[in-house]
Amino acid sequence: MANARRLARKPVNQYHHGDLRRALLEAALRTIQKQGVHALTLRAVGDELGVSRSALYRHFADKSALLAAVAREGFRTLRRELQQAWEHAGKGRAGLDAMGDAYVRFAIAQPSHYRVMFGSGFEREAADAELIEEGTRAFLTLMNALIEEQQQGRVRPDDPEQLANFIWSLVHGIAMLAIDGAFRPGTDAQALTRFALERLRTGIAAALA
Amino acid sequence: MANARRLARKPVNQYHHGDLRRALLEAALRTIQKQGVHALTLRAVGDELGVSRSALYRHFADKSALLAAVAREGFRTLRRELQQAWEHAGKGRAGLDAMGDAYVRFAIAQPSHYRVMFGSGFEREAADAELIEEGTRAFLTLMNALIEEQQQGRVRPDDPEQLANFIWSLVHGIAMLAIDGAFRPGTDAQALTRFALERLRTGIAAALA
DNA sequence: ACCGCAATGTTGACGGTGTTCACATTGAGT
DNA sequence: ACTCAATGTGAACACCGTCAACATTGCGGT
Repeated sequence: MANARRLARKPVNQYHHGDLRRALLEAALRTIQKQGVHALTLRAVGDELGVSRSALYRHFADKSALLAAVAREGFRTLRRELQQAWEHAGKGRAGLDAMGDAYVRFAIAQPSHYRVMFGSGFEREAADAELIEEGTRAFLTLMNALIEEQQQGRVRPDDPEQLANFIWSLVHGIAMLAIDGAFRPGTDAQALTRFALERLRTGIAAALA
Repeated sequence: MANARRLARKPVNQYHHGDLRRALLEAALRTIQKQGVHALTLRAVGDELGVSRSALYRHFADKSALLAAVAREGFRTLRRELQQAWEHAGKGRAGLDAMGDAYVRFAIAQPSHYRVMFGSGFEREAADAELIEEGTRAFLTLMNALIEEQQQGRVRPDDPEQLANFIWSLVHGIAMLAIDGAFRPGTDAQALTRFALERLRTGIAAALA
């Protein structure tokens, strides 16, 4: 038998699992998305895989490390979606809009996962280098797009990192407040995103008199 | 003896406390600010006040409710600081800048408290009406300032609520990312705030050619 | 083909947590 | 002075993360 990977449950009467680490990750993510971070218990994820509750400790240092890995996975797919939005929209002004929209859409589509990605749940000290690097790569996707736009003369030649921090803060703020239900009832986060991206370009000041 | 309020520890050999609810709130806030939300345990706060660990349940439905009350208190002081910044700076453009600066400063000065204010730790369903109202009042402080500026012709006559949502998202995003240590090392959150508020006014687009 | 060993999974236990329930103590109003 | 609702107590429960001792397995060297 060539393929030995078993991503689903552990077959009965089988001591070793095959790729338990990945299975744990996926099960954890599933639970988080379906029931929130607070519902994630090591015993539950173990049971779901037909595995002991402490088997996890052979693959992750502790619960924090598991959450950090889930977060890292989140940044990976977020980066891919940002990059794809940017390129699929043909870069340029439409590309930036598409990125902003994709960012907020990602957060709203998987609120619990997004929340895990930003500190809630595990200590920042436990943030392994891999997590930091993956987050940085997602950030650089935005920053590089801005640099391209600057070279095309469409964006002010400010420090691109500061510019990227600025925009990242904006979409992150919208995403977080939308997820937390902090906006007044009836607020449409997608519409707000579009509005914000437009105001972002031209500013909020009244036309010069 | 006229004044019967006892905000500090419970006097020994005294069954009733006097104002345990407020004392619990202050003790909880103290612990949160000093050691973070994760360190807040009902037993510890009880011990600190020389009171049984389950006495809390006479004043709060559960731990979530206690955190919600702490959050509510946070929104109260945040609103006051925003209002004060706005007025002390003489309103106008300087007033808006002062508000933005005060907002981020508040979050950075008391990161754990600020985090409690935004969902992390208690269920949003447990958000009593009082918490929502206090949050709304803080939001309205910003929105009313924007309306004033619109009337003075200094801010675009867009829907003020959407405008306020936009700005709130921006400062909230900066605050959250700064608190979580998500910015690249060496990033100065205050400087970023000033930059963001300036770009907010004029936009990021390059000058029209 | 065997064997030893490192890797992987299991079981039982421990301390800590939020929460509940029956009970104890008090103060305020009649 | 008496009652009763309000407030505080103590023991108990279920659950959780974590660990240490043990069981089982697959793999590399001979």
